Amino acid sequence: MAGSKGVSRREREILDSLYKLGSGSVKDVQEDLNDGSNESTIRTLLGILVTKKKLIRKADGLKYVYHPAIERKKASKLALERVVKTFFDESPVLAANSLLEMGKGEITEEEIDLLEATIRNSRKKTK
Amino acid sequence: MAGSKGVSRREREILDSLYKLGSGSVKDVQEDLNDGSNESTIRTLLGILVTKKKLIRKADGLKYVYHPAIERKKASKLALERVVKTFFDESPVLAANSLLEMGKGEITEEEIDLLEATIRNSRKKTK
DNA sequence: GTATATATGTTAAAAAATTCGCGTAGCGCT
DNA sequence: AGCGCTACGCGAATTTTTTAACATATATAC
Repeated sequence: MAGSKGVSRREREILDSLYKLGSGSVKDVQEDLNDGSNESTIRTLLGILVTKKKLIRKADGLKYVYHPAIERKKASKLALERVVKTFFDESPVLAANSLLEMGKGEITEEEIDLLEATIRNSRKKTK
Repeated sequence: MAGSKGVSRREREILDSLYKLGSGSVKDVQEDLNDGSNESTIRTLLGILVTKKKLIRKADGLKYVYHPAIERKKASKLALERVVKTFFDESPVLAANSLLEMGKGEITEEEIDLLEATIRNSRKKTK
């Protein structure tokens, strides 16, 4: 998802988990995945992802904590671009619209204000 | 992306290609991928995806045309949900907002009308 | 100091994915 | 019928992915 080339399915699962968590240890990931994966297995995968520069490893007391190498915001952009390209004929607006429909009946006033502001800001300038 | 479980990386690439194309033959996919893949390879992968019920195969004169088994709209929803869950703390609105920022300065009046309508429709009812 | 618990790295091997060569079949043309 | 062209799919070799056992290290408790 984040520069997803050269990342296997399992690797991506772990990467996604870390994006969800922000960062985490082997055990954090293991818990989040919540399939029966052996800790050892996850450690191996995390190691591979570090080698592939998808993750950064920092010492935290006794253990290591893994952080996505590409910051969340950037990664999310890439992920969205991919979806837009695949399913929405390159139109971010159509994709956004679809997302809004997903949240139907659940959008608060504050959220609406946010959206309105962004829309005003995004209006095409060329008259 | 569309019920992406059990789909390998290469398989997903091909699936995505077909979602982009709508449908296509072996050669269509080969062209769209535009890496040096052998036609034979792609045919094999397409076959696997048919077996896995991700694609449907229809005869079209001499050749076959492949169609995604899950309709585009539904698949796009699943893809978006995945991104929302991974990167936007389950908030479709935040994701939509990010998409709108992507289109900055490129949004037409028509598009704005569409968005406004959807937003009005999505407003939370509970006063 | 020794045992226990937590974490890590190495390495091997099983399983899955990926790639194609090659043989076959239908079609149109001469 | 014989040839060339286009497509298809089987089978097998190769590479990648995935899994986990085992050995090692460091801190904590007794």
